[in-house]
Amino acid sequence: MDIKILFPDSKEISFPSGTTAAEAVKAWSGDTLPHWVAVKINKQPVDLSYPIQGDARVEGIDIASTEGLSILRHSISHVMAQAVQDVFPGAKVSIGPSIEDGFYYDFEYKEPFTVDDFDKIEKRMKEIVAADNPFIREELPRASAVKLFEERSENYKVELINDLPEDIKVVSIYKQGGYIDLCRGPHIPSTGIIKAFKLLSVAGAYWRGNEKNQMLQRIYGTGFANENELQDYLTLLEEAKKRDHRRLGRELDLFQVNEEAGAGLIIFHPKGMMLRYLIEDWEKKEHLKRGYDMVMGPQILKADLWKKSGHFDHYRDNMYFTEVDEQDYGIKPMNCLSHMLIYKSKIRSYRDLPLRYFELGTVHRHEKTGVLHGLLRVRQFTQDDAHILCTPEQLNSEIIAIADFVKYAMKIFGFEYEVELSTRPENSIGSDADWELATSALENALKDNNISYEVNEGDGAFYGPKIDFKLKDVLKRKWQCATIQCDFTLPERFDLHYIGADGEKHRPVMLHRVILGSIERFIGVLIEHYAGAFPVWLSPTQCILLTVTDKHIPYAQTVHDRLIEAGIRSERYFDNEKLGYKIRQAQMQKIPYMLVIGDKEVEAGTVAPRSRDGKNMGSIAVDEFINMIKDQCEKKQ
RNA sequence: GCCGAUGUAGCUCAGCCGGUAGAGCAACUGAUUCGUAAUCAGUAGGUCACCAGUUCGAUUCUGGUCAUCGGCUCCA
Repeated sequence: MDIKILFPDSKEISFPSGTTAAEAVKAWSGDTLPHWVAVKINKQPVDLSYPIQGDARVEGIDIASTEGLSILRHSISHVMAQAVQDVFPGAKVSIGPSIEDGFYYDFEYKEPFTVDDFDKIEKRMKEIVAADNPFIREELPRASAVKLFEERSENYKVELINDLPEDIKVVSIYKQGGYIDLCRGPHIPSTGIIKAFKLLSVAGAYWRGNEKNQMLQRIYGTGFANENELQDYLTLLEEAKKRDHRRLGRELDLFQVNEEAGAGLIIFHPKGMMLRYLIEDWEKKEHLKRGYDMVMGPQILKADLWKKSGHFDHYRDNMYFTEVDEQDYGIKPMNCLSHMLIYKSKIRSYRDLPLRYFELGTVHRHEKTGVLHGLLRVRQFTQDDAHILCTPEQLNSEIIAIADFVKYAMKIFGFEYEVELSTRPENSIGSDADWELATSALENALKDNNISYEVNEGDGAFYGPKIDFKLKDVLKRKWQCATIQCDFTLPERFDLHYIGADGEKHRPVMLHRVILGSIERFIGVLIEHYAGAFPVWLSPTQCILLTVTDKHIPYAQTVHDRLIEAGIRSERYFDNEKLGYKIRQAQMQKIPYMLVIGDKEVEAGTVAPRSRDGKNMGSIAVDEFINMIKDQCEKKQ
């Protein structure tokens, strides 16, 4: 019986049923296979060796496409698993998927792998690639598959099969050379297709991502269609390292983390603090424009209050406690409690709502040692925090206003971001009805605003669901900055109310929200985002005066005085060095403008600005320069 | 917290099989007074993360602690 196959160019060809995808594609393309690593049969990705049984539409998966690369990398992970088992007999395999930019495979082995083992593993992988072994797919009944992997002592694979839903009766395995893996596929036709790969790092990873389980050893690697692309990627990684905020923080003298002071505690140097001041100053003004009131609570509050709020029961492990006059106090990990007390300080009318309390609140959280990371994950940080107390009717418009605020702020700094909706976690307080109400309030606001988002099941705060806005760091790790959390529970626990138009008491709803999130984290991401070359309005130093020789110092000093007087962040560099050297130093400090002062400038009473992108602006009047800087600050450039 | 790696001058790194340490850059001093990404010379700088142990002797070997890095779990 013949089947009809429709190809991408709309050509339709008949083949005998059971013709493989590869044969069909060859017949269509004229004996040579295009750069396809697999195909889609009726939208379903399958191997090139797949026998086509009925009428079908065939599309190619090019090795250069996202999907193709992902298949290639997944196949490389199998080759790596084979190599690891060849080099380290007894190593057990578990899972090995492709991921963004590469792949990994998790193993159990009696000895730890180190990067020094990579040479041996890569060498063996190259042999496997050279052998050009085909990837052979086989399907077998569950029971046989279990038996197969039991015989091979692959207990992780057995566990995976046993945990499959009951209606799955047949599983697929892939063989290449002597290696067998449980796998859905598809794979590249044979190992010889692999042209460029590299093992990158080794790390521990819990089996199935659960910290109660056995820790396995994960080897990360990457692969590309050709050597050039691999080299480009490795170069990119090197470049990314140069943007790392921890490195730039030191080079630009912004901050330090000091072992003597303690882990996860940031010490801001003058330039880092200036950057922080500029951000905070901008933010305060933006909040006042949007109807927020600035407030401030204490750093420690009695433990009983934390018990009342539920933090003691649900957040204690992350809190620090202290004792004052034989009374227990909790150091605040969040700013909400004081804000609740401010609300409660008098009777509120529905006419007062919404109330928006804003605080640059410094909080302490006990983070596990292994998670600390530069400015991005610390133990003390300051949130641009606000709590909005409003009527249920006001909820939607308040959420939308916050989402707009976030959008505006991100645009000022030029950030792209992803949005996630996080729902009720296991360890939480409040009624099902309230959670449902809160979650749908957030979800509706997103939908009303046409904001695309992903749902993050069970990732909400213990008191309410949240909308998270995530920024990416230079190594593509995502960090939550802005968040909006909807809370029906704390107003309940603190018995907040307002008098409605009907003269009755009603319960307000509370929104917790941050725009930049943690100022520390935001600065960390910001440093990487700008690669340390901050726009003029944020640069701790906006310009630096470079004298050509010592005799230009007196005039340069008068220029400096004028700039400082005008509110420009100017620095002097009057050292006895050649101009070229000073320019190089200023360039490495990424200062937006270097002002060269030589004979010409002294004579004409001007400055000669050179921007950090190398443009020479010639001699201009000092006032002209001042106005230019002010204009750029105004425009947030 | 877990797995692995690492910790030597301000920074980047050398330092073999145990005999108390070096380079480049930065810093400081002097000379030079110079026009758009590195002038020359000299000087100084280290409880080799910390604490034990083995040893005649430990930066080196062993154990512990602390910190950092890459992940995992967790999270702003």
